[in-house]
Amino acid sequence: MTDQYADSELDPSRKVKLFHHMTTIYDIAKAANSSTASVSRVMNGKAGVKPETAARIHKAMGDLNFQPRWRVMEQNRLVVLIPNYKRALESSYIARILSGITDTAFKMGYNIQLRPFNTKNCNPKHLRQMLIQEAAAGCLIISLNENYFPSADIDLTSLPHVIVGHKQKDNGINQIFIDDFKAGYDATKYLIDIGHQQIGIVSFSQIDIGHKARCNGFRKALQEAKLDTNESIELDDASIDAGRSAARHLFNLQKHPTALVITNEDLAIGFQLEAKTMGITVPNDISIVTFEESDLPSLLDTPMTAMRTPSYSMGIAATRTLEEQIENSKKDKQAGPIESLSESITIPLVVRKSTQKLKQIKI
Amino acid sequence: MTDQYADSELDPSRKVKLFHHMTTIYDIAKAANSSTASVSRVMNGKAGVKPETAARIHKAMGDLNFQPRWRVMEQNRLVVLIPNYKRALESSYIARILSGITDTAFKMGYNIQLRPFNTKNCNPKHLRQMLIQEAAAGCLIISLNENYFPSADIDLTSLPHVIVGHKQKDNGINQIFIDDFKAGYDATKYLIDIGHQQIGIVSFSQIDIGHKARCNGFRKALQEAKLDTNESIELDDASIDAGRSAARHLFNLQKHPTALVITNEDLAIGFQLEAKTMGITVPNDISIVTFEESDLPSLLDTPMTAMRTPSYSMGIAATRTLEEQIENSKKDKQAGPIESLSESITIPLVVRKSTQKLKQIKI
DNA sequence: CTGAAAGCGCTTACAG
DNA sequence: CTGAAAGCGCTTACAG
Repeated sequence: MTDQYADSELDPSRKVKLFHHMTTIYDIAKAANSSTASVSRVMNGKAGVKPETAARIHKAMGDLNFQPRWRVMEQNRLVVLIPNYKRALESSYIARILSGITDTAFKMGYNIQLRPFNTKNCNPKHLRQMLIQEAAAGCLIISLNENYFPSADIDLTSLPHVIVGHKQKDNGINQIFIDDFKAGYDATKYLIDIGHQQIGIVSFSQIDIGHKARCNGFRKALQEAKLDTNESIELDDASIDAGRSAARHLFNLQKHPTALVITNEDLAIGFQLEAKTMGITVPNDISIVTFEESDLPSLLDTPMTAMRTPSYSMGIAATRTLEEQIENSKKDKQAGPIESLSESITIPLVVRKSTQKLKQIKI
Repeated sequence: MTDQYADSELDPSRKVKLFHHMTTIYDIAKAANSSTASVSRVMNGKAGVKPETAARIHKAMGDLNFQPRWRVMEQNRLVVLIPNYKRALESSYIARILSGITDTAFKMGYNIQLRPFNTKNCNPKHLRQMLIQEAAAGCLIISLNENYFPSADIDLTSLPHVIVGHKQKDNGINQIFIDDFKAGYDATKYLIDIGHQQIGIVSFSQIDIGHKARCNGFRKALQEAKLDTNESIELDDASIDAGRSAARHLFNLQKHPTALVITNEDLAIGFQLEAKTMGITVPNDISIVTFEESDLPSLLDTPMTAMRTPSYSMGIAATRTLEEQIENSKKDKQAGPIESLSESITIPLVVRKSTQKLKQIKI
């Protein structure tokens, strides 16, 4: 830098030029013995340039390390905000939603721009700025819990967006989310319907991935059936290992419930694996219902009964909804206030081998 | 459109204006009672605009549906080319590589741009055009087989790029890939070392994900030990269901090998599950070694012995290598020819419960 | 298919 | 913190 300034003292008029100089289409045109018009056409992949000319231009671009300073935006991007933790894309929940999003977006001609999600940026101002900076037509947010938009008076209706996954408060937000309360309720109701009366729950202490709402559904179902929670284990971790420790804890008690709701698949997998190691037979000794996002629960030695999240379809639905918003905002630029969309998804129960009717009926 | 033209007939001078008119920063400045300079500052998130002014500008942007026609590029993107098939991102192989890429790229301050991979675009000209169009500093290509760059005289050295996954021919390409031949060899060598002499293979008829190279490694190991392939099953599909059908086929034969190499995890999972259903005990009746990309093989009832692909680390390594290339190309713009990098990865064997020493020793 | 030249929308150095 | 104005690099209508 110092050198450049020193040089430029010799020729003050070149000061700015020297300091700022980077390759422009003018340089390319010169090097390729062509014009800026043709370089521009090649840059943008437009037809009507002789192959030889295009080749010379491409060569010059490579030789001079050309990168344009700006270009006309095409708005062919959708930004997807990814939960900001390590190895996030390996979670089946996120991978499947994202898979639904990319498959649909690619088919529609959009590209996908991934960005880490940042709680601080969850307001209309920052989101709009991000869309502008990324030249994006809209954004999709994969949510893990209900706290993505903490402010009560948020209103995103003027920005094309869809939040997909778990529910946010209903304040001017477009979202497609799992009805976790109902899922918890349905899972529990099923156990009650097949005769269980001593039902416990294994859950996670954090609000993420609907654990809390699932627990509330669980309690509601027991209440309606006038039953008490038999055993409730709450863990600080929602991993396979945590599930194993829950099993050790439960089966070292004097008595244990005849059925269990486990609020996510990793906990359930760990629990069932460890139960087996301890000589407990599922479903003979205990029935288990869980919530699943991958194929794993169905491939265990005892395939598990589970509430199944349709993550891939949710990704597709979210992308289609976003596309509608984008098209609408193109049509009537001065349209009146748009109603925000809030679509709740009821997820199905898949009955497999980890549950069975209660055998001992008291007379 | 017709209406606009009709209107414009009244005032020919406005023809172009009317047809092309979209909101510009000039309109925003007017609506927000400010100047284009301030609008530009707000757009780019620069400091030095009074909050109230910025708020007026943001409001105007929302009201007028503003999107800039272009902006100064920041080259803060990396393009990742994703294999172009449905639900690609759900495959553990791709998800984990991508997870390594995004975690590393985000940490470095890059964003990730996803694009479907297209065989036709696999030449320096199209790749360069794509980098320009996406305002990207470089690209990462997740490869499934060796045929991504069919042309023999390709030379990508002037473009920052890394191909990660399975090997391409070595012609001016930077790549990080699994040594599938050695992996097949090592898996087989292990079975031989623990006493097996009747060893079969279950594989896939396509070239993808290293099946062919793994088979070649398998044959080489048998050859060296002067053994013949006991049974070889080649399937047209590499799914869990195909694995199940392979098991039905094998165990309906009069005799079956004492050990088996299965060239991917889905085939192996299906095979082992079906074997169990048929009353075959692994590893007592047959030992199985497979190749794994997810946690699934380790969570089965009989956890499987497998060659483990370090996909996440490969994603990290590829991103770091790409970043080095980008930094180098920034430093010396007219540097001489760069040597292409070709890094082969030897993957480890994880011994679990699906293999055991051969019991019956012939005297 | 090409290039000279006008024009576009955005950025920025500068003065206040 | 602001705006008038010059300037930037790219695009495009037009003529050939």
